[in-house]
Amino acid sequence: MMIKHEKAIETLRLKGHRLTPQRLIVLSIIAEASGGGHMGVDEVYQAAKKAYPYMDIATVYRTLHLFKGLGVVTEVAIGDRLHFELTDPDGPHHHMVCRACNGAFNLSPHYLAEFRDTLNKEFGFEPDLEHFAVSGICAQCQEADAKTKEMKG
Amino acid sequence: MMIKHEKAIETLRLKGHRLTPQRLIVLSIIAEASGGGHMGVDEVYQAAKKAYPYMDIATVYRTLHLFKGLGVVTEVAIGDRLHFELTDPDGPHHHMVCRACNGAFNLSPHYLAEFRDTLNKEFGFEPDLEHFAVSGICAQCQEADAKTKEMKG
DNA sequence: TTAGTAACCGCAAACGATTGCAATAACATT
DNA sequence: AATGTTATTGCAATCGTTTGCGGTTACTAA
Repeated sequence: MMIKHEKAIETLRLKGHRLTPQRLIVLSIIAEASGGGHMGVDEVYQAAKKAYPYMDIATVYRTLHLFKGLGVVTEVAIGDRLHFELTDPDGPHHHMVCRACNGAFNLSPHYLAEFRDTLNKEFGFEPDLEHFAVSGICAQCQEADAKTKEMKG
Repeated sequence: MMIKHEKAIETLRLKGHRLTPQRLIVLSIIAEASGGGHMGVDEVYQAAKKAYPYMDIATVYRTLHLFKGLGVVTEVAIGDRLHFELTDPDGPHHHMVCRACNGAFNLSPHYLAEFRDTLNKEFGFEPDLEHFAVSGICAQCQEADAKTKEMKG
């Protein structure tokens, strides 16, 4: 965690971006939460405000977008809200997000590679699948749902 | 077109929804545009206001969501904007949307079937792929982009 | 045809997210 | 350490979308 954090700061410096307290705070918040998964923007904002009361939500958005552009964090659209996490050094991965329990599961890019290939070959279309969340319903919630229906029926 | 239109009205009636002028107008606008593709919400709103000056954008949104719930129209998220089209009676299809030219291309569900199968078998996860748009860059824009880079280099 | 009921509408406020702008502060240079 | 440059910030306005509310209107039943 600390290590990733340092590396991200290095990336900022190398690309000529300024090391503002706001950026360092947002970064450390995301870093601390990562491993635990994604953080909603407002979660980040609330945490950041505790460390730095003048923090503005616009700054949080701008900072997260900057980090995203640098590859430091990964944006995941969950439902219609944006979530962010430290970019996984083991390479990109996708997410399956359950619309019932809102749980997020990692999905290796391998499962999308074939799909990308097909789109490329058939249509010459290059899809953006880097940071990609598939909405759906997970195994557990399907079971729970089935049980509920049993009771009713 | 006229036929779909009528069928949609029938659906409204059967499910106990009221046939308000606003709904009929929105429906006919979408119906006229369909075949040509999706319509942005504001496009629908502007067209509707011409026919019915009191039309409110909130009503357009509510109407489109109602239609979506009834399966009469299909929602397609293009970039971060919502688009709608009459539901294709030939079954659902997906879209490829070019982030450069904003063009939308239909994509048969066949291309996603395999992906769904894999997610099902490997994770027991049931993805929502009914109305699904893949963002990316189309063949034409890739060419144009390549040409631009040639000039610069 | 009229009256009653609830669905529906227009309006305005609110949501999450983005952007313009003037003030500020991080960094390079001295 | 003091200075100048300009990226970055906080604020407020704005965007697209959703929602609460009181008045209106489509439908039902007499």
